[in-house]
Amino acid sequence: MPRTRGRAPAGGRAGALSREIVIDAAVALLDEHGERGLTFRLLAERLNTGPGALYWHVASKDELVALAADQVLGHALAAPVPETDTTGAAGAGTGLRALAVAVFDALDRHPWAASHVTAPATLTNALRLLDRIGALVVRTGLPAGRHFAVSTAIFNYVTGVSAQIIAPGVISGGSTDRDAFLARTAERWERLDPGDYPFLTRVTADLRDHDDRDQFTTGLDLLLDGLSAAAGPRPPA
Amino acid sequence: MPRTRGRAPAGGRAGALSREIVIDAAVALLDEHGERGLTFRLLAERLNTGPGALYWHVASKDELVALAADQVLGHALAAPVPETDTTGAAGAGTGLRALAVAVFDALDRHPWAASHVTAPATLTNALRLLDRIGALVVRTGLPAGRHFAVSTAIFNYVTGVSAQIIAPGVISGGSTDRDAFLARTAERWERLDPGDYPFLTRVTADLRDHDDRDQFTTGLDLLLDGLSAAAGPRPPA
DNA sequence: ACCTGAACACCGTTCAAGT
DNA sequence: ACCTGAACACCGTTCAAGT
Repeated sequence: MPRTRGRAPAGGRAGALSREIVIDAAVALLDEHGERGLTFRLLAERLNTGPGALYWHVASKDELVALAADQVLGHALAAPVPETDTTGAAGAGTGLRALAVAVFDALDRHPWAASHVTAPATLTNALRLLDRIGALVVRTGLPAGRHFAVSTAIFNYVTGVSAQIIAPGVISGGSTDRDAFLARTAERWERLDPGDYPFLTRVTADLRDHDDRDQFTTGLDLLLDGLSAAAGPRPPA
Repeated sequence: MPRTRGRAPAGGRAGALSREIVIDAAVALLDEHGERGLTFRLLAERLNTGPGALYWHVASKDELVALAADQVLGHALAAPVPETDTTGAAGAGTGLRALAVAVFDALDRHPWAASHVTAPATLTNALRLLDRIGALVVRTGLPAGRHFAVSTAIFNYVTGVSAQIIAPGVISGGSTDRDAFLARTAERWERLDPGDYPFLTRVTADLRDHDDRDQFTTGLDLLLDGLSAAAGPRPPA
């Protein structure tokens, strides 16, 4: 893990490399071509150097992709926290929801990243995300003994379900690709035997029309409802 | 997609290939060496053939891994459904929980598989899983307009969170690896600045001691609690 | 300390040729 | 219809050598 001293020497072309520069370039390449399109040779070419040079800044391609994904997570955490009276137990719930949605949106803009945010958190921004979730869960009034389990559950939901929802369009984004994929899948469901798949054959229209973001919040709200019930079991008026 | 006619010719050695044989061998190899250890050359060698032969049965490595993962999912669905008075709304909840846990356990035994069960479902057993979830959600008494969204939310939780929890030990299983990984991560958390990470630095012991399966059920129960609250909003006695 | 670039040890995939 | 096996077009990674 090299430190980066001063500035890059001069203009843009043949500047000194640094860990950040390599990661930034990787994110750009990942956005353009997806995970398979990221190649050390191509990345080196972009940075006017050879493949070997990159290995002084990152240990492997796995590490580089993980670092790039963590940088994307950072986008979500950098967004200003909406300060809507976020005090007390109720505020904790809305804070958790806003944070979760911000993460989903950030990952949605960089589909390759979602599946590389790992649990338990080890990289800077993943750590910060879990810590922020934890701080909100504490405010919820839940017994201390459950803080870790519940915070991790929310972290796992956010990262795991985002990865699940965002994944398929991996190869070169565009909502058109996604729509086409859903339409194709819906057709597949329509051709199934209603005897074997009584439920699926009845909901093909829902699949075709559904919105990914709504899908994410549906489960999230269920989970947060369960949480608020556990935190303060007073029935709704 | 070739059909498979009669039996394999004779003993074991140089039998005819079939799609199932290729997938079975892939699962075995995946269990032994993980996703990176699965190679068409190695797989072909095991099957006493050349790499090219495999391409008559599967279109690509991606397809093969997806098919192998779907076969693992099948293990979970083949398990006998515990018929514990599973009628009515309450029964639906316990049925969903049992199904979800069965899937988690199956994936836990084949860690490479978890991240390859995709949403929306396209392969046989993933389709069956979602259909089963859907049938249980219907019994929940939820309005029909929400059946699809809620069923998918549960499917996404089960597959996405399982992938998130199971993933790290990818390279050659063994709970020892997993424990060592958790211990190493806990140490990392301990070295963090409590000023920057007030929550994480307080829960390192929980990370070290936690059980993956409990972690899975914690979020699952939260979600199912939210579901039962939405289905029949009568407060607990 | 940091970069170069050739070389190593692989990959997935294709395809003419066989049976 | 199904299999063979050589060949193509790549990969990630290493490392002696440079500055």
